[in-house]
Amino acid sequence: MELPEALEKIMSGVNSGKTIIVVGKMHAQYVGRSTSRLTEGDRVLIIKNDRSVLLHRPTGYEPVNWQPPGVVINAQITVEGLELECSRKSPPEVLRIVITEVYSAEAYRLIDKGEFTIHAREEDMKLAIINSPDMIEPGLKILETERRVGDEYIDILAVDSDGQLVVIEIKRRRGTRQDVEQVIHYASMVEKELGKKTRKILVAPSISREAASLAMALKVEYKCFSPRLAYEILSKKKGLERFMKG
Amino acid sequence: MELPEALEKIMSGVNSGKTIIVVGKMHAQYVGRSTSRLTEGDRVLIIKNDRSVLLHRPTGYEPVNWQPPGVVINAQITVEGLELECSRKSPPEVLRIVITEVYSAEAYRLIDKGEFTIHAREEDMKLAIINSPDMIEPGLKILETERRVGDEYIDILAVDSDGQLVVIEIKRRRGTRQDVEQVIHYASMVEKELGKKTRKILVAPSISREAASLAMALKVEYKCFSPRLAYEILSKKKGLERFMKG
DNA sequence: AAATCGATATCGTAG
DNA sequence: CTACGATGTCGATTT
Repeated sequence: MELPEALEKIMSGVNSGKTIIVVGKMHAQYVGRSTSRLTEGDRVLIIKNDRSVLLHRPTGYEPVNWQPPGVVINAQITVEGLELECSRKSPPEVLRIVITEVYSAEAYRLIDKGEFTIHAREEDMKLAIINSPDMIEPGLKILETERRVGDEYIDILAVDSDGQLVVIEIKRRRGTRQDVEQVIHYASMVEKELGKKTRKILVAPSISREAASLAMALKVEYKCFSPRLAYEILSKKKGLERFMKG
Repeated sequence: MELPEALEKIMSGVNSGKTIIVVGKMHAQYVGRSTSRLTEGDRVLIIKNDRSVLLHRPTGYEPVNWQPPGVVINAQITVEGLELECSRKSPPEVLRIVITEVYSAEAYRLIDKGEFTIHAREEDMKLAIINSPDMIEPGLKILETERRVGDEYIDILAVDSDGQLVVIEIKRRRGTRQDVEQVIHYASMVEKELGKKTRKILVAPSISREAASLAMALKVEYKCFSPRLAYEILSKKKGLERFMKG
């Protein structure tokens, strides 16, 4: 496709809120929060309905260059080629893309009212524990979730069968040394605020060797629990509730 | 475009290492590290040369669903539509995409040998400080960078004009409370290992109010320095070197 | 394979 | 706007 035709497609698409896909040979430059330069090669450029801009190489998950939604787009033909300037004010940053050859340029009116639901998040692990605290430890009673201490939130504050406070930190991924430090930090704030000693439990699907030895040293307990198991427990419970209603 | 024609384009493209772009109405399901469900809507599906899979909604930076490079792709026409199954073994996960309507489906042989260079990273800030330590504080001398303590790395270990050890932590973005805690943590490990007191400095372009007050309380000093300034300093130095050579 | 850390991280949420 | 934590974070590097 010729550059002027592509320019017309891009700008009329941008102005009417379409999603534009350009495949071609391009190079790019970014100046803003960082600074980068990309020399010529075959790329896929996507300008979405919300005027976010993605420049993809033919490999990998991440765009090599991009701009977030709501960017201001200017385009013109120069001696270099079809030059797109994508800029915004806060933070001040500019992505300049020069297209030298166009293999394809199309604009689509895309309407997406689909719903996206995700399960097996940290939130689901929390819900499963609230529903079945005995899973963590027999006799455990939940006192509060998301208790605010300073500017931070403690995942779960509970009390064990001996009446001692328990600070619980949940991670959906393998527990790290820093996660152990986080629960220690939360517990120390609770202890300072309430003037009571606490037990500390890190709940995660697995734990790194370093985190395990640090936990041992700092008297942080570890309880194995996975997001997948949490999802299954919640599904079962939901299924049961449906059955009870029905 | 009819579904069988799209199926043919997709599979022959996948088998010959092309990049495939499909625009159409689709829904998707993911099971693996998490679990998600996306109901029908207009989407852009990209299968790259390296068999990474991206499913984009018409808004936002991130793909709503994806698979990393090297995934195994199977496709067939079912009663539901054109069904793509993208799976891998480690970790075990499957992304199932059902295309019910195809607006466009094309395969491109994309060759990208371009170079990507980035500046104004945290690494550049470190290099600038190594080149001009006086910028941080007159008389500062760099002892080590990336010093390993346990399993972690300290950005810069230096000594001030009074001969006292200085632990420096660099951030390219606004400093947070956690960054202050990190430099404290590193310093305590150094103090334990070397048996000497240290000064602690957080270098960042700005600092949050909470981080500033925590830094004050914990005797962590803050020095303002930005990635952009680091890049300018390094560019100037490089220009000077070129001038000296030429 | 495991662990750590940086990133133009992005994104949502709360205040 | 700022601040903070979650993410199927990804990706690079080192052991």
